[in-house]
Amino acid sequence: MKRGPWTPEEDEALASYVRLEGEGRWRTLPARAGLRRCGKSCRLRWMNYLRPSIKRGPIAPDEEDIILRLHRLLGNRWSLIAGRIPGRTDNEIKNYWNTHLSKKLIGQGIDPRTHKPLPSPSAPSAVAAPAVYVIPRHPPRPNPNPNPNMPDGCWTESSDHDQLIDVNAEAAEAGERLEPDLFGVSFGEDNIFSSFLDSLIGDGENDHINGDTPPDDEQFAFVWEKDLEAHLVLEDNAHEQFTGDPDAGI
DNA sequence: AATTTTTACAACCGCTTCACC
DNA sequence: TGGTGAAGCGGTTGTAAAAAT
Repeated sequence: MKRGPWTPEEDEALASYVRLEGEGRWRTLPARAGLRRCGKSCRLRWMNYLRPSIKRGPIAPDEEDIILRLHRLLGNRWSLIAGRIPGRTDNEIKNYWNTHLSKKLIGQGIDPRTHKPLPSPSAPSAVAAPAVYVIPRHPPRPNPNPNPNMPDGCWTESSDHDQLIDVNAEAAEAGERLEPDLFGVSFGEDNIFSSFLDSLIGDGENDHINGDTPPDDEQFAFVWEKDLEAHLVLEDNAHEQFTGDPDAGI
């Protein structure tokens, strides 16, 4: 069984076989394709390198922005994040995060795991953030009857984004003190994104991610897209509110 | 120019989830 | 309901290239 970097000949053998026979049955694929690799290695090579839909080249600034935002929402859920960036693989996103973005955030005094300011006695940003944040109690809910003509199709008629809460007040009730959060979001057990994340990952309906959207799930995918877009807008608004800078990046 | 160190990313490993029986 | 195999996921490692010494 061969290991290590793939040769162009192996790539060609794998790619032509998958093009002919389709993906799947990875365990038996190497024998059928005449490769001395394990099925797992073949699958990984196809998924991360050979698939025609994979985008080559450096990560663009807008892609980087999405990665940062989604990582703040989702954490190290690389496949979910990659599912939002066409042509990029979870491995690529993960590598880019570990080699570029985490260092970039640290350089900005931000903890890449929590997206909160790193503890530093001389870091004014950690104390400049307001003690009370206003965030929506509920994330946007998918509209059961989305109207494609409405740009805000993910919101229910009685929109939840007007329902605001005082995070510290709730934390005080729970007997805890929230740390100032530069971006106005908190990842507690009952945070604002919990049900939203459930909608992403909790019921197995996230198969549309990574391009697996079945045709009859298009409506769900549409709602999901709008849902996330609305969240990103909310984040921008919240961030602007805390910093006073509408153009401030993450 | 030679050597060492750092960086970037491809590939691997172990675990979990899911589907099927 | 438990067993099994396939596939997916995220953390980690290996290695080639680039940068630094």
